[in-house]
Amino acid sequence: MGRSSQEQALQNRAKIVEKASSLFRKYGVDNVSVADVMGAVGMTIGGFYKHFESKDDLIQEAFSLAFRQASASWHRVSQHEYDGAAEHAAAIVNHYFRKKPPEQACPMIAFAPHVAGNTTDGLSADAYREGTEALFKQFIDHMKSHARDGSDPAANRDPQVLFAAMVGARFLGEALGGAEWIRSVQAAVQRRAAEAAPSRT
Amino acid sequence: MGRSSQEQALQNRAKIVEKASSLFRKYGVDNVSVADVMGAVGMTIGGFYKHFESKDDLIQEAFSLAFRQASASWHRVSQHEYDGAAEHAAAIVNHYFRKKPPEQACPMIAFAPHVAGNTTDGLSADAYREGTEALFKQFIDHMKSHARDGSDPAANRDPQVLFAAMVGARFLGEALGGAEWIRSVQAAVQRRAAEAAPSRT
DNA sequence: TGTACATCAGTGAACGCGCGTTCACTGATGTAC
DNA sequence: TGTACATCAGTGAACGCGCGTTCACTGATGTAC
Repeated sequence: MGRSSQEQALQNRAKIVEKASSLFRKYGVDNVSVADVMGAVGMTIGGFYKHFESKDDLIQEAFSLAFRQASASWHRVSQHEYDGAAEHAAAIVNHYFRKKPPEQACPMIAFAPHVAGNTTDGLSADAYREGTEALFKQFIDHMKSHARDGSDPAANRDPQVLFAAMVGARFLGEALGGAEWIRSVQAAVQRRAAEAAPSRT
Repeated sequence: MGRSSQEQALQNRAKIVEKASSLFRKYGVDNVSVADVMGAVGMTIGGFYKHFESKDDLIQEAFSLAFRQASASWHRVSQHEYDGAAEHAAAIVNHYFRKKPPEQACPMIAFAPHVAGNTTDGLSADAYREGTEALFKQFIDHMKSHARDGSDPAANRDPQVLFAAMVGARFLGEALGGAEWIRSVQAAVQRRAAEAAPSRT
């Protein structure tokens, strides 16, 4: 097999990023080699460096894609009509806790090990920080937009705590691999979300 | 240098576990090699396997030590007299968020990457799960013991949410390396803790 | 439109490096007499 | 208590492996005429 067409090459490049994003979310960035990714798209190792400068370059693009997908997924949930911030919060949290295939694991959690500690880990760390902040802002903004009473302090502080609790409960769930006590914690977070900003009747 | 005395050997073994525990918390388990640990205690690689069967064996002991230290640290905070569960919760959360040297990083967060995904990762994964559950139970028990009204549902559910939020906020803090928005989230969790179980007057 | 040539996407072996682990060796420690 | 010997904690080089990256090569694609 010789050279591919420019169009084919671009498609291959996109496939590499997509597969990398899935595999990174499923197994963790540091447990997936460049050869793994290339093998998964049916190519060999050598061609990789025709598309990317380094593994970190690929990681950066894979992060961006994963965060965009997660954001779109949250956005889809928020599209529905909700009766106040609490109902909306419950929907988001339920969606966040719903059992999903490992390729769709939360990027905030799945990619954290790769960037933790390294303040200057290159482009991929930036992509992580941007993506995480974007998801946070999206969560808060949607929550405020569904609030009934803008002056209610609960609408400003509770969502932040809820966000932290949501991520923390899922983070521990991943690490513990289905211990029953953490399921009970997640259930508590879900119930709390449903009461987060009680509607003023 | 030839053989060490039995007593000296036991001390060396303990030093290896202590150094490993510190280094693992500071840099992450997978970023610290056996040679790193041995070098840090002033020994060479070969002697390691006179004390441990494998790196995972060392990891298991290092985990146990770290969780015991964290538990003792929490216990020390809980020793004081508090006026109700809320004051006590605030003290714990404040202590948990206080800036500490990286060798004292939260083991629940620092060791998670090593066990995430691997359901059967050997002894170290068990040590992680046991340690994490122990810290959780300690948190909940201390919280309940300081509650004024045992029938208050907030004393049963809120601590679980608070625990998740506390861990989640710190987890994101580590990964983001001091982004200002996550500081604001942590502050929100601290304020929430101070109101967690309002005393019935 | 057809032809000759340069380009470059993809191949697969190889390199260099760090890691966990093994091994023959050393010599002070522990023990049997 | 003193001596001869076995034990074994610690040494440091070496092994095997997987990784990220490099490289000479291939042959279809793109381009100049």
